Amino acid sequence: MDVIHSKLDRNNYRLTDQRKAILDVMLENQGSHLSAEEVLWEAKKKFPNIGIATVYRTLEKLANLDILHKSMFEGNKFRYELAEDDKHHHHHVVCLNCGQISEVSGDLLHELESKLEQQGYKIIDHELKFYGYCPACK
Amino acid sequence: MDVIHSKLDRNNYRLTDQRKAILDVMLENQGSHLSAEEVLWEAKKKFPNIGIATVYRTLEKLANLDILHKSMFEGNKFRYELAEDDKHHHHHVVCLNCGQISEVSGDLLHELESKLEQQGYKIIDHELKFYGYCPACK
DNA sequence: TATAATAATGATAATTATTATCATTATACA
DNA sequence: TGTATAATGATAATAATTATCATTATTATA
Repeated sequence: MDVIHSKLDRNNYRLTDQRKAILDVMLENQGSHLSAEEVLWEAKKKFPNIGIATVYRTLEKLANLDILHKSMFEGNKFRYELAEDDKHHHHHVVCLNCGQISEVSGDLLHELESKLEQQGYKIIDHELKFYGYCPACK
Repeated sequence: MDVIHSKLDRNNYRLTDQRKAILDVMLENQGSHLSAEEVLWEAKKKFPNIGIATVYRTLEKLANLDILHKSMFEGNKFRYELAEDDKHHHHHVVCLNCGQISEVSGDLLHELESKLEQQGYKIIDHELKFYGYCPACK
């Protein structure tokens, strides 16, 4: 939480009540992947007349600061989750049937895959993306 | 190409001129990731009054048959590329600066990462998703 | 402290990608 | 040939996200 505060400070972002409400929602829902609308309804419990625009703006800002991680699994909408400190790895298992998203950790692709199968998953496919800069842009 | 035809036959999909145009576009653009709109404009060169709805319907069908791979990198829109035969692995490098998407092949996460760095990339982040069925649904 | 400059907000309009609808056309098949 | 069905194109509808803008809150400064 201190890390978050200092990141906000460093970037001259005011910690308004609305932003505090959104951060609290994310902190209370570690591990789950919330859509902007879901965040809105949860945040409304803490700050009833918060607007959807503020939610979008705040989520975007927090994602840019690596406080949140933004990803898309299905359904044409982005989902946000609290990023683990300094971890830039996001390994997920998405169930094609129920849509449940679980976290995975580990290093080797096949090692991971067989570990998951040992845990009872049936792996059909996987997707790996690297983000960075290409030689021309670096 | 025969593989594609037999897949379509097997599922009772007619190979109309419009679908042929779309498939040709995808075959001519192997390795690049086209949005539905980009496919539309390319397909119009071959079949001028093809409609956007047909493009969306066809891309969706072809993706369901694993003829195309559907993915999203940024910009809130899906992109499609020809799937390599029976390969269910999609490794991409997305340049955060120019948006260029390149293919990667290999097995080990860190091995890949260091190989990419050797090739001149600067890797900031990566994302790995497994698709399958969880123990409860399997 | 008073005031000016700036940041943040909420309401809502605008945009954009995608999906649904529906009348028309093309195709397969009896 | 006639009939059932599939596919299409135009376009309306939907849904997520972004932009606009007047208002409010906060900070900096005189």
